[in-house]
Amino acid sequence: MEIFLKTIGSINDETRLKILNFINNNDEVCVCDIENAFGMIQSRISRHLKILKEAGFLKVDRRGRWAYYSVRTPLDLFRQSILEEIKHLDLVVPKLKKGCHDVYKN
Amino acid sequence: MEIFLKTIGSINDETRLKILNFINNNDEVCVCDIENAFGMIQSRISRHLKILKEAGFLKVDRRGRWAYYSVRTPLDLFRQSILEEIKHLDLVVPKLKKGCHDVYKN
DNA sequence: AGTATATATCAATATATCTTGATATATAGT
DNA sequence: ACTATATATCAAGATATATTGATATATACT
Repeated sequence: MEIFLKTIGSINDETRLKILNFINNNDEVCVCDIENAFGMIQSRISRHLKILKEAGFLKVDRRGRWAYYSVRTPLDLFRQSILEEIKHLDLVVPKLKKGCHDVYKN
Repeated sequence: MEIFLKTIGSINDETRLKILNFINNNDEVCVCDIENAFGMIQSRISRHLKILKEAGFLKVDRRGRWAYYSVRTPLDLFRQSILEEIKHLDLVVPKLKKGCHDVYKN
């Protein structure tokens, strides 16, 4: 129950829906990628990422000073259906700008 | 988008999850059935029902002075998967008490 | 060790949502 | 017409969530 409400609460915010789609579109991104693409301050992005991670949608991989976020795999059917639904929403999701200085990027 | 957030927002509340399960369990109920079963004041129930209706989960059928709520049919796949998920949550949903005086009940 | 960069967390404020009690509306029975 | 019952809506206060700016932590480079 608690995890269900956490999951639902995490997608009850337009910014987080866009972040989810952005990560879905770009496989793996670091926080500064999102910061750059969205033009939002870092603390805001960081907080949203934490919420999405704790809701079971994202995983983090820390390499060097960077934290790389991607969609968690395997993902249960319910979260998959949510991601699918979100993908087809009419959301304005920015393009990835290669503005970060990270060295581990593929 | 707007309707998506309305849908998600509608299930982001434990009381509404219980109400959804309650209606699912009992096919068609009037507001006072929910009021009786849940022991909550009428205005609260009424407001939650409105939110669930506007989110596309419920329909109302007015017969006499009573408003009968039931799950809307046909229901799209996304809302179906949500109802299915909610059904399996560990929620304490009260039993229907035949306390209403309605005459149209089946 | 000292500095710079990336990310996370905290405290304060702003905004949205929930609950309650009061009131409005609508139907039915007398 | 009057009264009772069922439901909906509104306004006020309570609670939760989002945003911002400041600070903390951790890694890397010199």
